[in-house]
Amino acid sequence: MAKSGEILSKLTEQGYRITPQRMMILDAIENAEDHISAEEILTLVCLQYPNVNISTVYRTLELLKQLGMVTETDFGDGRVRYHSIKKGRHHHLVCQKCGGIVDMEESIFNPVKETLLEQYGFDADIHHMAIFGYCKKCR
Amino acid sequence: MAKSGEILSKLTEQGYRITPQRMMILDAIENAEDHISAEEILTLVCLQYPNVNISTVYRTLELLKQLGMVTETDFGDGRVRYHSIKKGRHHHLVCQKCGGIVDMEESIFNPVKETLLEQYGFDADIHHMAIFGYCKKCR
DNA sequence: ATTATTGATACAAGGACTTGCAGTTGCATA
DNA sequence: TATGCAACTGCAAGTCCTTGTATCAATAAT
Ligand SMILES: [Zn+2]
Ligand SMILES: [Zn+2]
Ligand SMILES: [Zn+2]
Ligand SMILES: [Zn+2]
Repeated sequence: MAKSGEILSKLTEQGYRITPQRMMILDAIENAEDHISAEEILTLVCLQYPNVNISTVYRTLELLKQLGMVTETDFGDGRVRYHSIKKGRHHHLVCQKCGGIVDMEESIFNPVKETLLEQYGFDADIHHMAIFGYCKKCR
Repeated sequence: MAKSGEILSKLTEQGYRITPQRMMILDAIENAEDHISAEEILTLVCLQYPNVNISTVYRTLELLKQLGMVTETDFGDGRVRYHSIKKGRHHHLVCQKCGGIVDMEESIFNPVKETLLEQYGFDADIHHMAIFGYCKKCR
């Protein structure tokens, strides 16, 4: 399990700078109880330092995604949510009727990933997906 | 293979109306060469009747999605694209480096769908997905 | 130390949808 | 034909996110 320190050194290694904004944003994601939205991150960060802009949040999230530290998922409610890779890998099942969301183990896509590699030579990047459908009691 | 007539009668069956706007929008999607965006649909429709609004296009697309006549896919270029189910079911592999997009057979998710049904009782709605990753020559 | 260079930020404007609403259209019953 | 009702549309405003730009900060070169 990577520590925040590792993430920050990974930034410097690649020529990125460690700024107070980035530290606060990363902190907000890692300490979040649940999957967190950009607006929620901004609110938390602004408690510490009120002049941070939402565009900085989005740009930092883009950076953390590229570095593989954070995943982005659309649960279908009009805003995207973020999750630290440190807090475990998984996917979600989202019921289109009752709105229920349940966790799903990451290994479920292994057969698909293998097939894609064999048949298409494609290295699929399947992380923290939201699969839509109907749950047991709604279908 | 469903004809447009069937789609239109499916609308009336469920209490929806067949309006000129809806007919033109459906026509644009079904006659499109490729996966088409809302803005492109609007442009085509406005050639016939110039006063159609983009919100009508989006509302009609939402309706056609609900009826299972049209799929919506985000290829990661900032706008969502639509595809008529009449023109065949498939998924796509999108390379995050070269941007290449290749078709993929629909059956690839069958093992996942079966597992979800058995283990979670979840009826997954997996249609016209875009899977991101790296293609043979880019990885 | 001083200057150049590059990176990062805040702000504002823009793009892709979505939503609220008032007005219109089409259908049903009388 | 008139009246009521529900579906639909266009318009405008709003939301979420992205992008251009001038300014500011940190590192590198002089
Ligand atoms: Zn999750
Ligand atoms: Zn449900
Ligand atoms: Zn397709
Ligand atoms: Zn490629």
